[in-house]
Amino acid sequence: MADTITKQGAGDGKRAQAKAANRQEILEAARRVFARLGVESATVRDIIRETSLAAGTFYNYFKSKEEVFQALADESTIRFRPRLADVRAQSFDFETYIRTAYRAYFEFLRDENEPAIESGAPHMTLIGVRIDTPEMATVVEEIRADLEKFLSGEVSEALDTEYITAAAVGIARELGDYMLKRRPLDVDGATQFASTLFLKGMASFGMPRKT
Amino acid sequence: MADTITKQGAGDGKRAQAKAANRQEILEAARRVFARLGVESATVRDIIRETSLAAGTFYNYFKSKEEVFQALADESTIRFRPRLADVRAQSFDFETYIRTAYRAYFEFLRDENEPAIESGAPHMTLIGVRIDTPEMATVVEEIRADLEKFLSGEVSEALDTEYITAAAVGIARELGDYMLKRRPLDVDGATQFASTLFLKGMASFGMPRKT
Amino acid sequence: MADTITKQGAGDGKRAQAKAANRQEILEAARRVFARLGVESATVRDIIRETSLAAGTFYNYFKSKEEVFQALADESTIRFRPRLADVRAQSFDFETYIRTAYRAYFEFLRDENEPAIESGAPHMTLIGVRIDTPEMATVVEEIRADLEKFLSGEVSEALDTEYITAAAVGIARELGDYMLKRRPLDVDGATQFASTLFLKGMASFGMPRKT
Amino acid sequence: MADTITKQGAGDGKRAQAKAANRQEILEAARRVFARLGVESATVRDIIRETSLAAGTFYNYFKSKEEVFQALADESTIRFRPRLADVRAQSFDFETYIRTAYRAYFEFLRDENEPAIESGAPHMTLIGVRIDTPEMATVVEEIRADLEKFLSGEVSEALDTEYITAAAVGIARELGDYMLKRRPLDVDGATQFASTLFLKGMASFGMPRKT
DNA sequence: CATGAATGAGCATTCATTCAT
DNA sequence: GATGAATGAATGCTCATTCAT
Repeated sequence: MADTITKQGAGDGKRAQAKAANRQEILEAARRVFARLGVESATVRDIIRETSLAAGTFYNYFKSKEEVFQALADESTIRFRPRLADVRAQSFDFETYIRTAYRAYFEFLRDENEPAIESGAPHMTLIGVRIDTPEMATVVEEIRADLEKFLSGEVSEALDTEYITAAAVGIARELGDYMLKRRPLDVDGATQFASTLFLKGMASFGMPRKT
Repeated sequence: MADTITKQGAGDGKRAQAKAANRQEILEAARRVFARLGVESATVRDIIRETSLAAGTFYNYFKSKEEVFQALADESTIRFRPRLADVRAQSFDFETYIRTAYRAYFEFLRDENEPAIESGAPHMTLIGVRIDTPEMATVVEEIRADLEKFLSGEVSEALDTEYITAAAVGIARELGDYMLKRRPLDVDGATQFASTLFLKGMASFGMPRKT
Repeated sequence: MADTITKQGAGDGKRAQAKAANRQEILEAARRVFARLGVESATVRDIIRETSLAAGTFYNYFKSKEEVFQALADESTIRFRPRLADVRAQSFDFETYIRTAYRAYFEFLRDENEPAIESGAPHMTLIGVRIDTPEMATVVEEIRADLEKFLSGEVSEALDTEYITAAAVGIARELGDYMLKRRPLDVDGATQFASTLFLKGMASFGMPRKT
Repeated sequence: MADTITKQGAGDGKRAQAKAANRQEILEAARRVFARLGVESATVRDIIRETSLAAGTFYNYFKSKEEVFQALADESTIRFRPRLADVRAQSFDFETYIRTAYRAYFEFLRDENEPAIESGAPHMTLIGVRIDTPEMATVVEEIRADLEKFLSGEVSEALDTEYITAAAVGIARELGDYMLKRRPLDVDGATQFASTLFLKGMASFGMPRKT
């Protein structure tokens, strides 16, 4: 109740509030539409149709579908990056980093998709991080850099950190997607499984020797 | 009558041949177009423009762009499945299965994308297997079944084969995509890395004890 | 009767005929629309609305409104240029050139606008030559060249042929527009008046001495 | 209250002044925009964008783009009419009238376009008089009346003053447009040429006998 | 069957205009 | 009066699809 956002401002006073609400409405509609149709197939009209707004209004807020997508992706990334920073801050060895990073990612996935899941989303939403997003790519790059730091000097020359990153990311992605399809959402299990598999696998390459 | 003009004018006489040729021409054009523009952005027009055929002709062979895509995906799957069958036939233990399966997949990826790569494709093509395809999903399912067979009785009750499959597939996908971007195409390296990582990782769960 | 052009080809046989008919239909509609709204204000949709064709069909024939306009202008110019060539061929002195050129222009205007006039056009049509058209500009340029040829050596150095051309063209345009508004269409009167005024006026500059 | 903030903040107190200033700002913006884009292509948005005013404010002053254009045209006419009145006042014979009228027109053209020319306008501006404006039509009508007065009784019955007016106006328009394209702006030359041509031309019809 | 022109729905986008603030 | 966001009609254009030839 206290939380409904009316468009014309029930009386709390501001024009700006309506603007923010509209922007939010568009973003949320876009989130749903992208989930349903995919970013490519979605049209601006699909999005506005999902809102209470008029066609032209969209363009008061975004220049194109891509811009909304970007905004959405940025939002996600912005929400994820501090978590990753925390992970980094509290991880002084490879194992800890991996475990907390996986946990951070799976929790993030859960949190991002919670609304969609509770509102009985179709079957799979997978909003939140879409790893192909340019902004998200930088996150992957951060992770790669982190891994490199941990692995430098440790790892036999033959290994390249890009393969390692790819493996880590692949596991996270696929397992994450899978986790989202099951009820109840088992963050602990996914974290446990991913971490152990990856760490033990890596151990076979002669690392990580705890420092 | 006997002399109807076939498309290729080869004069070998069969009407059916012309039909097959047309179908093939469309499929190949689609492959190129999908590689260039992505499946979503490509239009039927883009495809027919790439052939020597008329617009209407397309609809004698396919009902929509999606159907062509499906056909293309099926083709891929059809080409991949026998390889997987071979793998299965010659693998009597878990380790062998994993190693040969990964190799089969990376080789398949290389083979499928070779033409595109040689013709200097934009940057990433990734035709061939697109894991999200329904048909491809059945391949993944086959793999899951294979893994289950190997793991049955082996694995501590806590593990679930779906997580394991997800991890295996995630590694394959991400590593495969990555491998395709590098020159020279390093099938051996990818195979080696993926297999070892996965196998050692799995070993940590108390398996696979060679039987 | 013998002259009706049916779209689906009543039986006279050709697909090509329908195409030509459609193109013609668009051109004629455009002519009307341009006359009614002006080239700038007219929209592609205004034009197709005036035809029996569908929206998309327009683009099978023209890429844009401008292209139709160009086609229309070219048509006019193409029809006018041979007349001007005749004038040139049969005029060996300045006076003859001026008289026959003015006549040619006014006759051309009458012929171009005859259909519109007979069909009870709004009030002023003025299709036909729109002097600002790029193609028409080249006609003006031809005239300037013709005048220059006649005037070379004749005219006192102070005069510049561009002023002269401008005056000749201004008289033609304004008088022509005016002539079109009156009934009956008085080609003779306009020719007589324009020629005499211009020639006597020019005489004051010390030419043209008949050679 | 007495201290309402005026737009210019000049503080001189009059509300009316702010209004007039706004109106003026719109008019000047429109003048620029029309010069840049042409009247047809210009949009109300283009105009307000050029001012410091808000979109809605436009409609407090004008109902549409056309109305602004009209106002602009009227302004021009209003500025031109007194000049024409002067011409009339000091011309007691046909020749003087023609010469001073042409001069007045060419000077007017120069004065109106001076700002645009100095600010390095695209290539042709031709603001000021656009002869098709309804208001301008009345100016032409005045001229016609003037001519008629001078010609009454003078001219052989066969001539009609409308042809004569058309010729005079045609010369003025075309020559004026042309003059504006040349640097330096040669008002004298244009006046001289137009007057002489027209007067000598008219003389051929048996007039004007100086009275 | 192949052809390719016609169709009309659909899309992105712009714009004039209104109206709550 | 000024403001500027919202509106929705209109526009140029593309596309999948149909169908007469």
